[in-house]
Amino acid sequence: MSLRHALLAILTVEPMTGYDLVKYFDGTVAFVWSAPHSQIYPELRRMEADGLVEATVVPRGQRAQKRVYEITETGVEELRRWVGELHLLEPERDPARLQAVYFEWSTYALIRRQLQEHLNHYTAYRDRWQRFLGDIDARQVALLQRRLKRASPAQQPAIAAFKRFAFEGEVARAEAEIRWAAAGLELLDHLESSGVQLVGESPLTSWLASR
Amino acid sequence: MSLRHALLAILTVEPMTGYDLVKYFDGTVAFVWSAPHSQIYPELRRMEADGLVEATVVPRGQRAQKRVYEITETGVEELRRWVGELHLLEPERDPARLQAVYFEWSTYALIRRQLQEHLNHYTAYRDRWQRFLGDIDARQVALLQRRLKRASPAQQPAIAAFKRFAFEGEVARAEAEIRWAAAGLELLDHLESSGVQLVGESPLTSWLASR
DNA sequence: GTAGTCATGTAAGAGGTTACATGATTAG
DNA sequence: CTAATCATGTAACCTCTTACATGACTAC
Repeated sequence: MSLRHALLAILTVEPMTGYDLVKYFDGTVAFVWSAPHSQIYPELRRMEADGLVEATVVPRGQRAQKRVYEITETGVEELRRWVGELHLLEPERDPARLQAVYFEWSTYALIRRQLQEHLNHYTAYRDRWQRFLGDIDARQVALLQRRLKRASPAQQPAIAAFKRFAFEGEVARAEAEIRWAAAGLELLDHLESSGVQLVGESPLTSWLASR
Repeated sequence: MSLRHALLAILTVEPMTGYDLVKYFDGTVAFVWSAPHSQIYPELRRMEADGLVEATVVPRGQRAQKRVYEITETGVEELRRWVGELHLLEPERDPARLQAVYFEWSTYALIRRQLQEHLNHYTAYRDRWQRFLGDIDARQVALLQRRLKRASPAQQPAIAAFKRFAFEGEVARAEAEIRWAAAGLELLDHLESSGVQLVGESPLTSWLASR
């Protein structure tokens, strides 16, 4: 139940609406944990029922209202419990890698397209994170600024350092994926120039006949 | 629906029972795609209903029976379609990284335990894959051997090369995680010796008072 | 007025986890 | 005979995706 804890963590900065939380998820948080609004609103209601947050209904203009959520003492306790909890790592389930295991069923052109897309995606991803690391160092991240303002001076270095550390992990992961895709493109060139056939290039009937 | 395609890919080697497929998933396949038997058996039934596989009921001993699944022509077509399909990369959702973003809520001891566990897990993971890469090169992998036997000589190099390539990606990912966790442990030493406090070390009341 | 933003939901369905459940076969 | 292995399911529950749905507020 990490969505719940991501929400709790953001709410330690200040009380906010579900809509605000949706925005943070669509912005920076989505790089480590993404969630659509259809998941966030019901979860906030459940968290309220469980006493982790408290909602205050606030008027908005003439007729409309909004629900501002504030983390409770129970909520902070739950966040502390979760963040100290030992999470066993989850089973791998990576469609891109699974597809790569069986690339021989595809064609050179389609594998190139796939690996190029992989490379582009992780390059954009890495660049975006790297800019974000700069923003952390310059204290230009809105949530972080407000978080630091409420913390005692002796705690401030840790707060920024762990955010940096986590996002450095994402950058490293992206770089590993970039190198992997580039190596794959080289492998393709090598195989193709060596005249190696792919199963996916030959007609289906030839494989069926070989059974 | 990658489970379905992982099953199809394994069934291109030879017809087998659900139990055999479960074993392959618990063995090597689980490193790129894991699935429990409670997911595999119903999926095979659905694939049968969709015409991707055909089951033959075979007697086993005196009274018992087993269902041997064979991939159909439609199944091979579907595998070829899927492996050539462009998969957009999925949203990130990484509990370990999310936890790291909020490590300040924990304690030095608990973070060390978490990062050490991360390091141990990925070290074991990398070692296991690295041995497996050796097995691929030596053609000592049962499924791969049988797969190669059915392929034409011009196709054999690609089949082994792509498996190697995919698992090299897993090794690279594991190594990036090992370096990340090691850097985290160093960061902790540095913060702690600099006298930096964590929010999680101080009593809950002090944080509540600061609001 | 109208477009963009603020704001909050519901619901069907896919995919995955965990637990419960059963029974035959084979090797020692 | 007994333990390990072979073999196959069901079911409740959780999480996440995708689509449908609505309406007020604000700046131009």
